Amino acid sequence: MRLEWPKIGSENVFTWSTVVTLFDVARTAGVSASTVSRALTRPDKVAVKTRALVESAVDELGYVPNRAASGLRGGRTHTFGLLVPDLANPYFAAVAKGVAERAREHQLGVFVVDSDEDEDDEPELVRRLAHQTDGVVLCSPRAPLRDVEAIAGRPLVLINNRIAGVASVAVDNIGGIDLAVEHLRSLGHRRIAYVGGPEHAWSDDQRRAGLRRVIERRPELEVVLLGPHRPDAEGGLVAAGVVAASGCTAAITYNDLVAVGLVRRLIALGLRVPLDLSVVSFDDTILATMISPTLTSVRTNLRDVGRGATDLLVNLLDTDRGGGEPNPIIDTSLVLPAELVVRESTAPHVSTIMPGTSTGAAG
Amino acid sequence: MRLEWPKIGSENVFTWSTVVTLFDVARTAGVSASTVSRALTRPDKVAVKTRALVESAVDELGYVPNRAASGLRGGRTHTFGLLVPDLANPYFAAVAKGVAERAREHQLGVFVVDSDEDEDDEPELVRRLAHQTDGVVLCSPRAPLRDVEAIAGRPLVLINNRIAGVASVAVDNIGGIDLAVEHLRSLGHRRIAYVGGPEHAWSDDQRRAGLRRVIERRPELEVVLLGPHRPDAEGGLVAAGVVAASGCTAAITYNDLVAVGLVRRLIALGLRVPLDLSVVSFDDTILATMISPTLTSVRTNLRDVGRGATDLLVNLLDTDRGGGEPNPIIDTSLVLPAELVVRESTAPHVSTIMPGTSTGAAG
DNA sequence: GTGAAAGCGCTAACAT
DNA sequence: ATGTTAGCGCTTTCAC
Repeated sequence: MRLEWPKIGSENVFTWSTVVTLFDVARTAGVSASTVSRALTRPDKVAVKTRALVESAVDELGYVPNRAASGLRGGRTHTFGLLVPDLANPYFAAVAKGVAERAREHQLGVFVVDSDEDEDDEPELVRRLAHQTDGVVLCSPRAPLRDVEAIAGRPLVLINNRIAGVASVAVDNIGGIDLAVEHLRSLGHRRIAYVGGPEHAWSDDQRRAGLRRVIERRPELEVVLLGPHRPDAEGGLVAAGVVAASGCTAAITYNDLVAVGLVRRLIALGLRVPLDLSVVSFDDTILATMISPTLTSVRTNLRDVGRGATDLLVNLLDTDRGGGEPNPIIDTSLVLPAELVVRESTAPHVSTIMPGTSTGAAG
Repeated sequence: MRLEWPKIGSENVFTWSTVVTLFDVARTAGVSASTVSRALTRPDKVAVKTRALVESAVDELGYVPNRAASGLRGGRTHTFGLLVPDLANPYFAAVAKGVAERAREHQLGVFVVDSDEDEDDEPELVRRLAHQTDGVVLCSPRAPLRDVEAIAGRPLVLINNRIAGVASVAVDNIGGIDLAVEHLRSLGHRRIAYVGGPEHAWSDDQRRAGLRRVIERRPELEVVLLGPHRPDAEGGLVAAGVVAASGCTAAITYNDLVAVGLVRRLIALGLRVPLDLSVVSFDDTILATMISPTLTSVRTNLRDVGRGATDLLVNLLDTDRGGGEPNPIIDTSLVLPAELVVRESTAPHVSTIMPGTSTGAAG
């Protein structure tokens, strides 16, 4: 290992002619390689003096451990994989940010793979990811069952999905639905449309289930289930006609994008939001505050979802037996709370029969 | 290596008791390890029969090469790093998607790191990234000079920045400014405000430079340079008063978010967009089509930016001498074209002096 | 508390 | 065209 200071322009720029290895550190510190390794990975197992020696050598040489080598020998790559259906989708991007953030705090590297919403590619991508990492986080998998099979028992955390025996983190869709419905109910709405998302979407299923439970509890309510619809503005545009004709005074949408499309078409149809129709969206992305009227929305801290998934994975990693022993099935399922952000798109229902009964007491 | 089929629930799930190695493949194929290695990395260097043998063994065992090991020995990790200031920012998310996409096509893994806009952390993050990858892509670096120093001559590609001797991909800000200005000019606007972004932002500098060039070419135009402003809706809100008082009939904003804030406050001030003031934004994110009026915007295909950067890096990797030799300085600088998407936020300027002269001929 | 030695899975000479 | 050998940078027994 030797340093060079070639002149580039008028600046000194240094480059390593070869990588600084643990052995180099050992030599400068005047100790053996294994001592350096210990000093770095289990500082308590080394004399304080020696540790100081090693540390200053590390600083002096600018040593950075080689993860590949450490992983090869130690069995841990200190790296995990994150698979998302679409990095450019603000929802997944927020989750990914949380994952990346927490990974950094845990000193883990994270391989990111974008499946581009292709459910058939997914299992193979997962398999490859699993083979070069210590574990994998799957965000909103499109083929969860096949993925779990492909991963062959390696540490795995699911986001926005639930499979028996697999750790997961999810948004509280049922609670979110409750919040949305109760908000609308307290505003006097009795007939509510749900503009659902795409078929087989896990969170859509959850929300429909939540709605079924709500109407059992609140017999005075009527819920009109619509969909499947595309999870974008187009989906909302398409749904608007049916919503307008449904006799509903309020609508809950699969996400912000759907709400945007819905509101736009509704207004084009001559309806006023929220005067004629109140709208509650899901996700509370940046869009919710950017459009007019601003959207009342059900939100969950998505960065926390990513962070939680990472923490769960780290737990799995710590308990992972590694070579061969089946891991204890840690079937931890974290559900992060939903909250309702009330904005301009919801207003009291002005009854056509009895004007003035808008802010009704409990039913 | 042996396989197990433990019963989980009523499903057969298989797990490897130990990882399948290249050696296992060699044994099942009845050849040596190096032959397998060759068959996999340089198929043409191996007899067709042998290759088939190896391939079927690979399939049978479900062998996946261990990148860490291959990197350790071969000097290439087949992995590179991507650093972005904020994954949750749709702009960077789009670039990241392009990078991830192209990386997959090149069969490269990508480590993603989010600097969280912290320019002081950046160089250290870059250094660490560089040490465990074959090269690094830096998207909109906040401390580009220090980053380049930290990377110590390893393969590097810059996105949205330009440093002599370093490969880069950028958006054509100057061309974008030209498009925006010429569009407004052709609509009859003569006095145009530029609502700029944050201080030291590279693309903001570029655009201001572009504006200076434009006014030399078009002496009939007046440009009012505003800012620095925050690159979000708040920035636009703050700028609105000055814009309204500036006597300008059109404004160009640093990005969509600024435009949203600007338009909102302008409307609150009693101005109509585009009737009283036309607005052109930069970036054309999803916001541009979601708000009302929809925004005329300067766009560049950001996924292509990411893809281009990845291709550039792969080129550098291929020419990288590896251990020690200084690399040939490949100072490739890719500039991706900007295009103008005309929407509702721009309209002809109705002259207060001579009504009817809105669609003027060339000056 | 520290050092010596072996070897993780793979590739790159060098033989054959 | 294929096999043999050595060793990448690190961690981990096992001695001392």
